Amino acid sequence: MSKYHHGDVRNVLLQQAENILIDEGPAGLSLRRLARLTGVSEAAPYRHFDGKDGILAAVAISAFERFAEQLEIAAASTENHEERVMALGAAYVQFAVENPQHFRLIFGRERPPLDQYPELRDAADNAFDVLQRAVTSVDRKAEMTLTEAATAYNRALAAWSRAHGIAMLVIDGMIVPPADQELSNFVLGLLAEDLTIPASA
Amino acid sequence: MSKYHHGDVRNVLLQQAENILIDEGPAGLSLRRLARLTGVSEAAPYRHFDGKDGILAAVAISAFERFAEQLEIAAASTENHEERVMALGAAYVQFAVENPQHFRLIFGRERPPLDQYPELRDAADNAFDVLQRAVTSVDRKAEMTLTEAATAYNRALAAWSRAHGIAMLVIDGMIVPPADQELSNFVLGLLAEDLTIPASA
DNA sequence: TTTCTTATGTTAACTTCGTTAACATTAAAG
DNA sequence: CTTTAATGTTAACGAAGTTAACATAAGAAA
Repeated sequence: MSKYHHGDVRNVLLQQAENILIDEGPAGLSLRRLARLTGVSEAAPYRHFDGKDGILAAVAISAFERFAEQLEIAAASTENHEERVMALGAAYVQFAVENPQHFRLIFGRERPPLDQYPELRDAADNAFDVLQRAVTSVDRKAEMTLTEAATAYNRALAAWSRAHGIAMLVIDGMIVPPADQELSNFVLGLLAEDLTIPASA
Repeated sequence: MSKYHHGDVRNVLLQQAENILIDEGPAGLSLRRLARLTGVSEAAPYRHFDGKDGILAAVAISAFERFAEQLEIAAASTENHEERVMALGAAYVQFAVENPQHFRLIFGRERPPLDQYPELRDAADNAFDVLQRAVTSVDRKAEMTLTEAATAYNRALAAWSRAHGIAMLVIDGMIVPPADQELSNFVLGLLAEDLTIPASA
């Protein structure tokens, strides 16, 4: 049995790290345990990653990529602007609910600093670009004044914030989506809610 | 110099814990360091708190209380429902921006489990009750049908989600509020934004 | 092929951490 | 005054992140 150079340690570590992250979160992801589970020495991970942050960064990058994919799919699902914003919001929340630990990783405090991991920064920027493009592109053919552009940007922020808030509150258990309803319908309802005062008292 | 029973260890520990939390977050709050900074033995904190979670719970409780206070002040600032919702949202975000570590503590994953700290649960419930009452009480004198009540609840969730999303994204640095504008104005603008399609292209 | 260099792996150590046990001292209750 | 509970101490355990020192394998250079 050859102990040295099994050849795929990096990928195995990454996959195992992903598994641990999914059912225990970044807190439960200890390098030593990861090494033991992978069947490798406790210092081996340091040959492939820049310590714990390095592993978290790698996982976060792939999480950002999958996140961006889902958003792009949603953005491409319709030509109508309003529907697109709604679909994006629903996809945003759905990703968070289906991948709560990944979502927390890419938005939370245990995410390694973006300025220390350029690839991580790129992955993050890309995801948000997808969002912003899809929300702000009401009509790509129209010329926009500066004011209109600013408004579009604000609309993107507002939409993003709403979806993000719902996602966070749902995965933190502060909002419990009704069991008798599709999650996406519930989310769509919330997204469509505006806060102007209703007609009746 | 009397080393034993200096009398106020619990409060000093709490205050010091608060200080550490503010500029390093829960991750940097180590019990041993806390004890050292407080000038007490490394096991002393265990006489006053239920381990690390106990200290975090205590800090979180006071954070929830201050949070609820701010929200109540905002809720009482106007009789108009729409203005009240806006004021609440602005206060919500302002608390998060002024106390990012506390905000993260009470909403994040390092918050001790609510079901293990009843006082923490109460503090949390109280804060959210303040929110929900202020948002849903359009007109307390009017009788509401079930449907109207459900709508009111949804409106509360929508408002809460928006404010929460803005708060999170701002303190995480994903949204950078414009420097040439009051934070509250920026937030109010975002809160008022609705996502129906604009008239012009 | 043989040698040198680099990548990859191992073991062992260092520091810090949370937590608990065993013991010491003080304050308060009886 | 005596007893007891509260509050403090030191010392230890196991786990963690990280690094240094060393070992082996793979590939380039000779």
